[in-house]
Amino acid sequence: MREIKLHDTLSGQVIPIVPRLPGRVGIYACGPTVYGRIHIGNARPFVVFSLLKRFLEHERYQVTLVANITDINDKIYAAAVAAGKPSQQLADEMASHYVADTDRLGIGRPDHEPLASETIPEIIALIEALIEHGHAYASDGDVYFAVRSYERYGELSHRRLEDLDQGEDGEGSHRKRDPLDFALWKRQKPGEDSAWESPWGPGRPGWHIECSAMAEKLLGLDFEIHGGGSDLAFPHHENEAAQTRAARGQPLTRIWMHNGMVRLAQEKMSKSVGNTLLLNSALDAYGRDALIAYFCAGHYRQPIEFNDERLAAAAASIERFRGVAERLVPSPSPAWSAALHAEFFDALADDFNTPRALAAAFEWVRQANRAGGSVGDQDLRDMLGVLALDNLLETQQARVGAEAEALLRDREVARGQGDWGRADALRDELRALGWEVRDGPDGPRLRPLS
RNA sequence: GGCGACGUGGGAGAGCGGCUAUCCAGCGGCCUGCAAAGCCGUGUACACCGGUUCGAGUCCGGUCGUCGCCUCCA
Repeated sequence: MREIKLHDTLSGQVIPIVPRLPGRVGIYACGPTVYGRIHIGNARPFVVFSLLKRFLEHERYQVTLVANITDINDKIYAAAVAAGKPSQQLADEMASHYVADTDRLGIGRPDHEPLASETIPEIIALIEALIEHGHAYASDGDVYFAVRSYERYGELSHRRLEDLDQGEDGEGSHRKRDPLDFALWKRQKPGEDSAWESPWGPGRPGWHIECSAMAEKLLGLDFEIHGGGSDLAFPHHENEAAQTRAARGQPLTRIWMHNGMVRLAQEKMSKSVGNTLLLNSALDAYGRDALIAYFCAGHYRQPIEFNDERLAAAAASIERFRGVAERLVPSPSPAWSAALHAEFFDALADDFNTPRALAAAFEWVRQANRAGGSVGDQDLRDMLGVLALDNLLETQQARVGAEAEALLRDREVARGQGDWGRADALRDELRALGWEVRDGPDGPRLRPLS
């Protein structure tokens, strides 16, 4: 169990994970709002935090990963109206799509995936605590957090109140005492087809409060890691941090971990910009192996550009793992492997540096190829397993059809006779059937073209 | 305008004050009937200008550029 460090947005530093209970780590990662199918940008935090969990478990930590699903939201109401169906039905459908789409990644599921709609009692209790402590006030059916009552507001996203734009808000602003205040509870408005009873009348929770409530419910306070996209740092996470600390007198979390944005055509991929590519489509187009390799090719905090070239490069790079598979045998790895194995996990322990870790894995492949003969797979399998890429090492026992077998036999005959023209023609035919011929010292082998 | 991040060889992408990252592509070689795969070798890379230092992509200051947040957003 090595010391693991992560970048913390609050302190701006890379700091060690210090569990409340030895060996246990709780992670809360903000998930999507389900008013449409998720895109690649939404998939990044899912991948980052799922793989982080796998790594922590590899290091023998007992991990609880919570990734919420926001199923109550203005955009859901709007999308439901457009789709002509009840908002909860739309949210249910999209939540199912979200689970199915992310399942296709094959990197495991979070331990808990709470819904806002299931957490209403806890949300109301938290709001009541805020009102009691003088950090929130009810106003004509709404409840707002009084930002100026909380002296630490802005500390997470490193901004001062006076630096915030305070332009005129939309509707409801006249119910706020201060333009900076944000809604904890919103009264039901005409056209909204769902509402929950509360001490302030029928309505629904604001966006930020649900995460404070769900995180506390499932992980307690002052838990180890809270994550999400960097675009959530302000105002979402700032507000979460403020709510919990103002209500409970304890920090929400110990480390704030933010992943960089996925970009499309030099611009942040987002539903509001409209430049999205659905995860589902990307999985169809490139496959989960390439997609995971793509995400791991860059450090999680850096922005990454999404395009065909990058995905093709990711797909090409993992061919090296497939290529070494046939010389692997199930047994401990040679002595030279130890240093690379250690470097791989040291890299992950150092702010989850997946590109550095991958470099060690590639170096391992080179050493194995250089060594020649059979090589014990244990260490490489251990490394790739953490990234959920160990499947690349399964030798593809794709069934060679009788037709291909015959062609290969004919080609060997032709080669034996020195009839290179015919041999090459047969190789082309095999290629047309989807097989690549590789002549080796033990005779020819067929590999499926990928 | 405010706050922050980043700018590395043809492309991607790590990196530490002094040592070959790695992947894709190119070039040369080995191997091969020819290929493929693999291996070996190869590219005066660190936006620009100053400064600190015996020595700086690696620290400090400035300039330019890109991006993110400041409103819903992973």
